[in-house]
Amino acid sequence: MLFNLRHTVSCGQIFRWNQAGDSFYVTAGDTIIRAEQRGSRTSFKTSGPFDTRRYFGLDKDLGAIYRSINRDATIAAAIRRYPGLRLIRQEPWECLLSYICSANSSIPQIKRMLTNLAARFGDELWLGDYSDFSFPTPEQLEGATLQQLKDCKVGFRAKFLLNAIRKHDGIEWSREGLMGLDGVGPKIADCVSLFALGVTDAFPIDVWIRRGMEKAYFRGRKASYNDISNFARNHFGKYAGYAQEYLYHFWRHEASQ
DNA sequence: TTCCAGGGATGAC
DNA sequence: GTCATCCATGGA
Repeated sequence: MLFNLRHTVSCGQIFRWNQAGDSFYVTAGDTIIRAEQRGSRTSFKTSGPFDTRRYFGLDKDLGAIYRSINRDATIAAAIRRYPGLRLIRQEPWECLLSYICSANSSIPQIKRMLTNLAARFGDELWLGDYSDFSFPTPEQLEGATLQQLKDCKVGFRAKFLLNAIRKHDGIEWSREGLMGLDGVGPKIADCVSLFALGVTDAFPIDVWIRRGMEKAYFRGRKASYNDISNFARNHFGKYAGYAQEYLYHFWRHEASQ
């Protein structure tokens, strides 16, 4: 099984995780997952019923995906650096709110926002001596006030979260539907499409991907979101979203390696 | 002090 | 359609 736990957990697609020695603790929805990998052996323990195979995307044929996206030297280098990185299948609600929080922020700060929201509105969870809080459901957030959300240090995103909470029953879970929500533009809609809705050719373009794509594929010229997006889907094909994750991880850590 | 971070809304052309 | 500015927050 081609699977690298560390690459998959740490590549930036999820925020609510911690490393303790050889163990990775991930909190997804109302479940804590403890995962350990030695060589090619991976073990999971969860705080409740949970489909780890589906969550970590282990049902996907990663070799076939590599053959599909491996179209040039740049993506080949990224795959070579992070073999076994898989796309995680997130729950749409948690994914949407997480990426609303991601707007114009940094990963450590997004982690803090989500930790604060979970501690304020979620339930306490335990796995062994490790504890965390569940990601709050729409029902748990229903009575939240703007000030309570702001107290979670989400900044200007508080009104966007409140709006999503208020109309959660009417959310249409498609790219266009999500973009109809206040605070959700093409990038966040693409993130939710890729990480939660199974749209494997969604290609979220953040600052790192934009810089890298313009340099590698647009001769250093500025390109619009749609230009990059269209190029990526044509160039990488139906699994362009996997290419995006490898390139994101690759370019974000390029300077420090 | 200023710039930046897994962006998006708004308003001016 | 493109572009500048603003938005909270905290690290560098």
